[in-house]
Amino acid sequence: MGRLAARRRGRRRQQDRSAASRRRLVTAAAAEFAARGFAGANIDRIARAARINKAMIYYHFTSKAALYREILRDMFEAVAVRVEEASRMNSHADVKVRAFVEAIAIEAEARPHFPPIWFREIAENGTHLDAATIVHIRNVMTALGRIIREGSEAGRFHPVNPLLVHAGVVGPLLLYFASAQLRRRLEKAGVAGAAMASRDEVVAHVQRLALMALEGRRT
Amino acid sequence: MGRLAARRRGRRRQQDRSAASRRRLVTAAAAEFAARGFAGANIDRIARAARINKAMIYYHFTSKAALYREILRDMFEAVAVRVEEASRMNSHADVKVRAFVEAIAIEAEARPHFPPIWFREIAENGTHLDAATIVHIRNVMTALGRIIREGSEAGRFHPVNPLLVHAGVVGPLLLYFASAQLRRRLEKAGVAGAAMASRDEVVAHVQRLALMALEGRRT
DNA sequence: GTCTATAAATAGATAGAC
DNA sequence: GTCTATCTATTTATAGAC
Repeated sequence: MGRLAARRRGRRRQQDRSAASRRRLVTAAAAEFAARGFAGANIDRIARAARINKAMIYYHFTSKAALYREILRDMFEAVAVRVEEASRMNSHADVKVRAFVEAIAIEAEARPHFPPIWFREIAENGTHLDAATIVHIRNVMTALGRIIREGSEAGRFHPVNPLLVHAGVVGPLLLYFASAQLRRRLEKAGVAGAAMASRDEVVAHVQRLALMALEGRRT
Repeated sequence: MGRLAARRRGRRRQQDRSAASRRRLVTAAAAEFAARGFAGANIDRIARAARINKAMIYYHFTSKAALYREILRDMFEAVAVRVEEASRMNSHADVKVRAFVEAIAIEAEARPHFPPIWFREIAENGTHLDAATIVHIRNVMTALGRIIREGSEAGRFHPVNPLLVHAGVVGPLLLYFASAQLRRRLEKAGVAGAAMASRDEVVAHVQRLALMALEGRRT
């Protein structure tokens, strides 16, 4: 084994370490932004949580805002990918609606920072959304619209406004997942039943709501 | 008219002015906290928007946090009062469910800062909720529980978990009202239909969802 | 790539005159 | 009750050594 190969192996080890610490950075930052918001998040605290030096954050990202925007982009890309998968399944529209609900729930669990950060971004009128992120959001809405149109063309659904269906699905799910900690606190503070619903119950309930809204008789 | 009476009138005028500027302060602060969050809110900016001196904020409130907590308290008190009214109406449970949905919607419109601030507080795990506010939240949950119990004792409703009904109602409504500005932005940025739902459509949709969940056949 | 030290700006809070 | 001026702490960001 020549000296060149050894040097290459060394470089690779460094790259791995660097990539790993970058991942730790992004994970720690996501948690911090979720818990404290963009303004409340603290670069020092993120560095400490990620076990890297503060200056390294500025080596990987040009600013706190750029770091935050990358997290937003990743988040919505993941949601869009999963939702589009659901919309392209080889099954009937009602199965796709269930899968759409599951997709949101799965992402909310896989990335616990997703519900709180999305809540905050809504409250902030989307100040930090860049063009790429907006495309992901559009793809989510388009996929849902496709499912509903398909169902109503097949005579299974009423042609309900996709925005209403979206609010009826995403609203309850985000509220449930984002409020997990708060509801435990409220329960301890005497708000009976605040913590009393399982993930599966909630998903099933929301699936039922969505399907009743789409299939049920008009009132 | 004696000098004493004139002095009293003078004091009264000052009190009115003071009360008015205090109201302007709270209004401006609510808007600032809604748009930027607790950490992002800026005392100078609040003072400017309220057309009062920065030092006056600390004359009326001991700290930024105390100002924020008062806004939270007022907000939840107003919601609790309106929801309890709905739960004590002299009508059948289904009418009360509709009234519960209306109550949330009316508060969300009367206090536009309510949906974004509540979203942020959820994301922050209720860090700023004091005991009085928690009581108001409990009252909201209790009132909803009462409506559902009454309906199921009358054989009109299935005994659905109130937390599920709450999420199914409050989630969509808050999402709709909190995201109004963002949805307009998205619509302009090419997300078709993002802004396309009226207040009345949304309220009617959520009422229908809630009643179907409570009255409908089990799936 | 990694670290220490520090610049530079921002923002919550208060002292003290009127 | 109201204002100006200011103190102090926090925090983003960078310069520069290794």
